[in-house]
Amino acid sequence: MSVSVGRGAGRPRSAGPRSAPTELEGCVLGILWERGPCTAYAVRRVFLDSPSPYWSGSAGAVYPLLARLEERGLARALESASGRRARRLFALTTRGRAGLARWLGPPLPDWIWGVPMDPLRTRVGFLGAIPAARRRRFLAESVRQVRRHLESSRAQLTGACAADPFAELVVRGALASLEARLAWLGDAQRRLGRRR
Amino acid sequence: MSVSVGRGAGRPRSAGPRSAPTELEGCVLGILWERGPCTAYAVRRVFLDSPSPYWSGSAGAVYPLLARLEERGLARALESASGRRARRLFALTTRGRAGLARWLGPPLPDWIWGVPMDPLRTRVGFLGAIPAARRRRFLAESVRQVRRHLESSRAQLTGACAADPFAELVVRGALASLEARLAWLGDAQRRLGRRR
DNA sequence: CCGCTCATGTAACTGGTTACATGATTTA
DNA sequence: TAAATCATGTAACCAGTTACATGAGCGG
Repeated sequence: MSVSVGRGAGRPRSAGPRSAPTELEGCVLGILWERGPCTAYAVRRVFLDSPSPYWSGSAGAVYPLLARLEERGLARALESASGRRARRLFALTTRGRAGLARWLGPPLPDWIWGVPMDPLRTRVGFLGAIPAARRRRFLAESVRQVRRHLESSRAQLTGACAADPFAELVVRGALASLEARLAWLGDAQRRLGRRR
Repeated sequence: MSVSVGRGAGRPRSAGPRSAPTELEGCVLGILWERGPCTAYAVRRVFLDSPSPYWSGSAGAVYPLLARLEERGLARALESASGRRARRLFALTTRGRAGLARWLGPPLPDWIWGVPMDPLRTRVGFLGAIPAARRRRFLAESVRQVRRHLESSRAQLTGACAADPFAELVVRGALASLEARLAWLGDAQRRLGRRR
């Protein structure tokens, strides 16, 4: 039964100031850089308002994260009073700037360049488990929904982001990935036989 | 200081047998379906051998997950002896089959259809934080690395997967997403000015 | 006999999540 | 003045991760 006699294990991992930032941390460094000093709440708002669902912008993620950045010396908190009310503005330090640049790379770990994860693609691999009719429903519904997201991304492109060329590129990237997905779904429909 | 008087919170979430499976759980259900009864180690191998980096196939993930599936009645363990050695073969139950079908959808939660997360794209949004020369290096390196992954995916396509049309579609999907990324990176290079 | 793969786990930790509590300020 | 938003957190939980421990069976 594998009694595990010894004193147990667990990785050290240490979270030392030298360890590479997570994706969310890098992202927050970027936000601090482009917005300048702002409150944790403002950082949350960026995620809350963005249509991307990868991060919720939950307080439970953002507040501890900012505290982490502070104790690693990547950000510092300026106690600022707006009116009577105290607010903590987080600003990027020089080390924070450097950390952002390092996170941006190169060099970058290899998984960054690899095929991004796609929940739709994973599912298609197991489509053999459901009858052909349901398979067709799956693909048809996917086409419809992806198309819907595509349209809302296109609306974003024509919007405000034309100001910042990098923000525009991000939207274009999202667009490109959705278009590729749509084309691939169409291909799947043809290959699996749209009718019958 | 927000003392949080009450008896604390935390979501119930409950992990009841009715709750939707995670992506990894759905994936494992799929593996159990397509391979038939197999050991936890065999399930791990699938992730270990696959080039996708989203899941490590670590024992610490797979063994508890299979135990979870078992206690939810989605899989059952067959005690089997190969030679003198005892092995636990996990097999999909009828409920497991149904769970797989439900995970495959439709219906599916909306985030499934949305823009998949891309660590490269996130970084491009903050490329303004580094000097133009480094920006070009970033893009050139990205093109090189993505191209490399593209080639290895193409090699996979010509390989064994031609047997299963769904596995082939998965590879084609990966290919499509890498090609779209590459084209987008080229576009980025043009827009940001390849030279100067 | 050595080392490799097969095989089964466990322990510590981590970076997220939801859900709550609290209160000031602004706006309808 | 009621409701929304701004603002700051905490507690419980969860599904992963790395790293270890253990041992059978097999090919050289």
